[in-house]
Amino acid sequence: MSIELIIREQIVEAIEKCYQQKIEPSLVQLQNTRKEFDGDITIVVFPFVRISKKSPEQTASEIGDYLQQNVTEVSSYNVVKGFLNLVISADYWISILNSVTSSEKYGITEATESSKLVMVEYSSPNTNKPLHLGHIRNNLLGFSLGEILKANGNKVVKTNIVNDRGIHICKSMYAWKMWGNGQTPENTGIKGDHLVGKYYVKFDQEYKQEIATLIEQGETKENAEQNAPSMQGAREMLLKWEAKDPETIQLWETMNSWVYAGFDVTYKELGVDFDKIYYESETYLYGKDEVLRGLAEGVFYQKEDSSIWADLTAEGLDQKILLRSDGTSVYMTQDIGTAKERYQDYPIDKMIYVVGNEQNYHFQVLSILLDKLGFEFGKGLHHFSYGMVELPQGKMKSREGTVVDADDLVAGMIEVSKKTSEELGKLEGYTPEQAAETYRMIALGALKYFILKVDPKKNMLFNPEESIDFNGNTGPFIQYTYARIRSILRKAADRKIELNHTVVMNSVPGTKELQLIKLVSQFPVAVKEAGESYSPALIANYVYELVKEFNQFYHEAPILIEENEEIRNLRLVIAENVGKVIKTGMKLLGIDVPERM
RNA sequence: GGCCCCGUAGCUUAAUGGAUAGAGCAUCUGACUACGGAUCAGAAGGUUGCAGGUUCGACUCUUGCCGGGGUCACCA
Repeated sequence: MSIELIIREQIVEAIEKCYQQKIEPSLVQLQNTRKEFDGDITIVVFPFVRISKKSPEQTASEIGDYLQQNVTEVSSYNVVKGFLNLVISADYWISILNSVTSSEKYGITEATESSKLVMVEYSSPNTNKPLHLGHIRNNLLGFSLGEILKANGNKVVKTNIVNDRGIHICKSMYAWKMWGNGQTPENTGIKGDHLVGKYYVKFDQEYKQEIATLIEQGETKENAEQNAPSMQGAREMLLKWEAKDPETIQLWETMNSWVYAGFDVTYKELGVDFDKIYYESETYLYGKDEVLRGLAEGVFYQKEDSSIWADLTAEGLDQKILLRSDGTSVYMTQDIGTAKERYQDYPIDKMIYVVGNEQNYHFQVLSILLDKLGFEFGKGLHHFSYGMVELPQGKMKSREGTVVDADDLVAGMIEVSKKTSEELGKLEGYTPEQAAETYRMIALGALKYFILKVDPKKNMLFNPEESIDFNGNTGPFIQYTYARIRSILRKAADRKIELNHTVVMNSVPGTKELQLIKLVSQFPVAVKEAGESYSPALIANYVYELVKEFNQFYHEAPILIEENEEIRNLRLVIAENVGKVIKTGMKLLGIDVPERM
């Protein structure tokens, strides 16, 4: 049983003994004692004052007395205003350290047969352009969320729905057909997704030109937009695609295959993956039956032009179209169908959509509609909503080419990390491949940590002029600390210092040592809270705090040259466990840590 | 206009309703002939957008306002 649980129970008893009242254990507020005060665990006694009918100080003292006498782990206490600070015995912390050492997968709860199955949908790219920084945020959040949920004992299916059809796809197809001159990734050496993206931009440029020309010729803006030849061409292409015209399908498959090859490279670079991929071209017709069923059951209604709608005014929302007057599906229809499909494919207990906050309304409506259609999971689906990544000049727009390209960004950061690393020259003896792998690890560590440490709900500003930092509260700072710990442990082995992993102390450990053990002991709590609140940032903050504390300790206390063997052994075992937690924690963010850097 | 999200130091940000709002960057000062200076110690920097309310206690909950973003398509 954890010390927190014991104390909670004992406080309930203390209050019963001292004040003859039974209280709920949830009334007991435990927190970590702030650094500036003495003690390890703090109890807020204000809630008990009403029961004790005594001053906060006196109440705290009485409870403190009881705990000191009845809980062996509590070695002493002090009272500051309404706060009861408990000092936990060093013996207890040493026993915790030993249990961490012997725990194979510390902080991780493995899934079992009966574990809940969570499906996480993320990434969900369009196949008409390469991935940019906004997609990176999505991919990193989705992947990390999946890892965190796994670490909390869930079965996780990571899924990706690829938007591989529609007018936007036809735009790049049309542009390539018109102006592509037979360019391919092979004959140009351009990465497939970038090549296709080039034609998506080309389309927009030509389209705008045509509109301008038409307006000059006296057309209205609206007419010009409708009648521009390239737009008509793209629309025609979409019709042909839907009619399964062989030539169009052939072009579509070819260009999509270029994009997929490109995406695979980017996904691999980012270290994200999927268990199941859905393609919109296969699922886009799915929801129609459900909508028709809803109409038959009177959940939806039909207008005179035979379009089908949902009335959500009772929920405080608007009318929502579900089938167009020509009988074709809209986005919402597809999502209804896809949701049903997924629940048929997997025994899903929880569905999480990692999608930008611009779609908050969409998912609010989706949840209500599924519920209205009688799907039990409707109410329970969760939209993991995150903010946009903006540039100093505003929103990123692929069409206009004002984006921070994912591949370029990563490549640029690898350059920086390579340069820094070469200056420091710590990688002597590494093969070029090992060194390159380390540069990559650091660059991605910087990028991933930069994005994941921020509250997902917030919009974030990215200034390409100011490159992402490698010092301070950053991924490389954490990686550096890990490398440093590994270095110490290597040297210890070199010097034939044998670690005694079952620490026994005859003297009292220093406060920094105890502080580190305490922090290490809180890792499982951080993992649990991150899982409950779906928050990678919580893990990032925890690891940062641990690392900062370790670096302070490192500067204050000699480890290898410490003459007292007992203390040296303690410090080495702590270092080893801190390293273990850093590695596990960073893994939950999708960040690898190097042996050297 | 309705609804949703955000507003903390110059910048990026942290804080289950709890103690003196905690960090990093940038600025200034210091620390490598001890284990890795991508580090550490220190200085300076805050009316937590504004005004009320609830509470023993509010960055946190609540009401109103101000500022920023999103959304309210027979686009996805």
